[in-house]
Amino acid sequence: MPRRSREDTALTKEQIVDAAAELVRARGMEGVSIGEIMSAAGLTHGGFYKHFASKEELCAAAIERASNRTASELDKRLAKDDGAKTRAARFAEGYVSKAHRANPAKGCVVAALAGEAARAASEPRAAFTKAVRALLRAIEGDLPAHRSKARQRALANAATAVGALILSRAVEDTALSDELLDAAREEIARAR
Amino acid sequence: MPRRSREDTALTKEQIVDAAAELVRARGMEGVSIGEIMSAAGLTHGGFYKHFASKEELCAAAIERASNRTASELDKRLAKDDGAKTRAARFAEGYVSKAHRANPAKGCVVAALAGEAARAASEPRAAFTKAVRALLRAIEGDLPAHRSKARQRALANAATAVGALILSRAVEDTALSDELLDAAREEIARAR
DNA sequence: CAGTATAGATGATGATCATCATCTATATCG
DNA sequence: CGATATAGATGATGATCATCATCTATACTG
Repeated sequence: MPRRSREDTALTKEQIVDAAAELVRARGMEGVSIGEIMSAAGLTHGGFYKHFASKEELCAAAIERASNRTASELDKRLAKDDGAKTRAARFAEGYVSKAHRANPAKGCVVAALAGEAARAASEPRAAFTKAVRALLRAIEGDLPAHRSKARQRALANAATAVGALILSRAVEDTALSDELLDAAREEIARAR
Repeated sequence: MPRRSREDTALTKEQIVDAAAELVRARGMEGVSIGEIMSAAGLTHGGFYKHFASKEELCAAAIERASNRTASELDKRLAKDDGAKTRAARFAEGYVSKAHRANPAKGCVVAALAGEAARAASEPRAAFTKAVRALLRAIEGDLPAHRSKARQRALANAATAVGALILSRAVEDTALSDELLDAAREEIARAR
């Protein structure tokens, strides 16, 4: 069935990016094939290059999409200040959690792709870098001045949260995995 | 040149594991081929299965080797207490550093493979888990009781250090990368 | 020393992929 | 409405790999 309408074409592209955003988080950029992504979007592999110039371009788009989703969810959740806890503590509660650990496909791209990003092509790497900046912004709320105390906290908290989540997923022992999550969550909550 | 002596055979196997330990940290388990590893060890691909049953088995051995190397280096460096700084602060100084960031091939396997380990086969995953335990032991010195305050600190510090190192390698902006390292290093040093 | 087992070389094999070439039915344009 | 451009399907193509099969020269074994 060839030749979709203009808006259908745009919609198709969105679906490809959405499928990629999930699959890439779940299994890594190198771990998914274009064929799988196209299948997940309900298409065959053939039309791929009508939408993207390369796999890297798709990966970059997928990272950006995932980052935007996570950022807006975080903003929404962290906006309502319940007074008792710091913003960082509220962040950690959701981010450094068993639910997040169990669901990389819908979770933070930064945690999902941090390992691969270092060796990735320029396009996805640039998208990843933007995603890190977005995560920092979400953690600290309004962007604090470079080198400020608040920025340092945001940076350290990001490292702790991302590190704990990645390790908790990697380790094949649930008790240790839980310990990592708990220790990191408390560490972030305790921070001044 | 076939049939080496018994000890030459053992030596060859060591060399394969050494080559793998470096290449796997530099480019990931999926990122290196058996052919490349064998070449790096000065051999051709053919003899591989005379030494290992599968690529996963080699990867597990490589992770164990890398972990042992790092653990003994850390133990040596952290043994000499200079009084002024905490053990954690001394750990962070070496681990959360530009030098470590620049040299994954000779650095900590846990940071190098954390992303991939979550999706890895059972053998390398088990080896990775042991490597995490070894890192925790190196950070805290003598293994603190489960759930103790000291253990929580070791866990949180490990997450912060590993997270910062991974992110600093992934990000394509040197200033941000440096900031991450600095903030994490100071955070660990400051901890009580 | 003769016979046998084997480390490592060369060279398949079969998968999996990213990317490209073609084809075709339908939107869009004139 | 007729002509044309194009989204998406099917089906190469050429790489890269992990793993296996074979061969051979040499270390062990007796």
